[in-house]
Amino acid sequence: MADVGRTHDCGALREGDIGKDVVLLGWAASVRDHGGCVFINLRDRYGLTQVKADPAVAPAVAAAAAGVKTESVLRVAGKVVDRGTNRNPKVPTGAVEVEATEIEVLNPAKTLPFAISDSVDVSEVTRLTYRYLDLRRPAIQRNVVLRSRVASLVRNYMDAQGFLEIETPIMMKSTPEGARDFLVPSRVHPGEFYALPQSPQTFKQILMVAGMDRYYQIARCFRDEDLRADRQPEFTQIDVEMSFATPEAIYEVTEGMFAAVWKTTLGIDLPRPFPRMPYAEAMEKYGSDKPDLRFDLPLATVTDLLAGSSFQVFANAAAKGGVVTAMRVPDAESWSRKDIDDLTRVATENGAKGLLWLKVKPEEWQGPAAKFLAPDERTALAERLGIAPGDLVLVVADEAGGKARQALGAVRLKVGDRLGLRVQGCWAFTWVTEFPMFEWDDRERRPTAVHHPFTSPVPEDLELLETEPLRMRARAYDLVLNGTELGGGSIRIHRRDVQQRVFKALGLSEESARAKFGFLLEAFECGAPPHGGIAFGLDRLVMLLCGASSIRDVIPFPKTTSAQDLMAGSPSGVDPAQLADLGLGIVAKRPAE
RNA sequence: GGGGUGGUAGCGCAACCGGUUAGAGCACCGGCCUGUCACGUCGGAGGCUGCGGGUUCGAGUCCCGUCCACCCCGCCA
Repeated sequence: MADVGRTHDCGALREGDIGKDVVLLGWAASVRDHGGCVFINLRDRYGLTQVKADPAVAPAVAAAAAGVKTESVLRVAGKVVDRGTNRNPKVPTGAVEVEATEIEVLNPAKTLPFAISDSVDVSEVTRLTYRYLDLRRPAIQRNVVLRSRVASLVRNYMDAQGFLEIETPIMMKSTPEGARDFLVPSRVHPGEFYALPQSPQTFKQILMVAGMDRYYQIARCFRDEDLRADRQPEFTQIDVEMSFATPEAIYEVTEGMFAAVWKTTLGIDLPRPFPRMPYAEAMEKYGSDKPDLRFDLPLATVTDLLAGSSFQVFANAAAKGGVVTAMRVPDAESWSRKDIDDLTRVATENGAKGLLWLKVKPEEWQGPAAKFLAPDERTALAERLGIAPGDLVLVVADEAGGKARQALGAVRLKVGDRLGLRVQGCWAFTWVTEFPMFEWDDRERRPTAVHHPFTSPVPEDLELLETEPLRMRARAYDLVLNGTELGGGSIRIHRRDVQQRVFKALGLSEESARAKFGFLLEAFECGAPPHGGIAFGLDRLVMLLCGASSIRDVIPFPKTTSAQDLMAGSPSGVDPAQLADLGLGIVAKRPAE
């Protein structure tokens, strides 16, 4: 039987298989030697099956089994037998075991750096250094499987909707705007570079001009910026573009896609259509363009109520065109000094000068600002915020209104954590719409695109382009889930004259625009259909689906926060001859190792 | 670039106010054990306390620097 391959995987055998001769291949997850009988749990991606080596049946096999080291790869041949009264209800195959007649060690494992188990805590350094071991853990394998299923569902859905999956270049042209590019030197053209795509944006627009009508791609994207729990330098987007698209058409298509994914992977029917919220409302009520709507507790603007306050912090913010924003936390007047200090830290980390608080006791209000609040101010505050006895009221004031709201928005999330309101298994989707077209960049001293430079303005705002660009609204939209930006898109500009005016507003000279995007501008003069699209972060999507706290847990081979691959050891120095071929020399302070 | 948390045995951790020979668990090695299922049990081995300096009679512990990991801000059209 030595030449017989695998007859079943390690998760397959059930009561109905009793009596069959089988061959299993897998890893020895545990070896339990009782001095006579030896039990081995054989594991593969599909499950776990217990193998028994009984000296009364096959003494040599039992002896061999006793010497098997954990995580060795085994070939086990034997008969499926009933476990009788010794069944293990914790595993699907627990009714049966394989009584081994042969055990062959295909490859012995040395003692591993850590145990392959979901219950053993291992530091991320160790996990990433030995990623092939980490990926053996059932919990991580589930994530990999889920990711594969989601990608497959997306392809099936998009295909059914008439979209074409079209590849775009990985080596493309470096463009201004947006994130720092990863550059690839050209050997054929020394001193010149390709750039890895931050997204396939221009190419998918070109595909619309080419008449492809409906495009999608599960596309790898690269951005050379600092990392976070939900940001990696290379990540995967579900990239979509449609000709003759309206925002409604794009909402329809993508809501259908998410509904299909949720239905198939979680068995959940997502209510549709997803709610929508203008950007301005999101900022005012949640202090964020990606509000977590799993819980309410909104912020309220109270600048007008406190403009005449004797408390200078409020009066100053109001006088200088800023904002006073407040939120109530029900039944929280008993929160400790430390609780409030924690919230204050969050506020200051997010740009606030401080966090003011009021404890609403039945007989009085307490807190650093309480004594400055006139009776009518209290009444007005209580009315606008819906204050009830027992509430904790949190207030941030700042001359820069956006800063105040952003800071209190961050505090709101912390409060949600503290109250246990940011629960898994609750899916609060929302579209955020009517984004501004531009925002002011202090460093560059010019407007920059909030979405990207190809985004169409709301038509009636176009006339503001040369006069008050910062007041323009864009035909852009983000999809937000539980406070995470899952993706965003826009209706694009499809006319050369409009695109050139937008470039100009962004401070891009005509010749520079031609040098960087000449091909796109010319394409727009050759019969470009109106078009629009959207792109979703596949990593974040899968992260949320499987309840992971970092996208590193859903990317098979992620990088650390310093953008290194601990397993492979990248980035690394290269041979001087390689540099010479490329016409490159190293001038950095830290030479190649 | 900035702020925070951490780095001690193969692994995850402990070590009080700076004070004996840096501990226990898991893993590992050896013995015993025929129904375990993260088997049990008896014994053993295992340490440059991230790295470099400093303070001190004495440093895992205090100070300075540095490296690494993670979280956050900036940044991420």
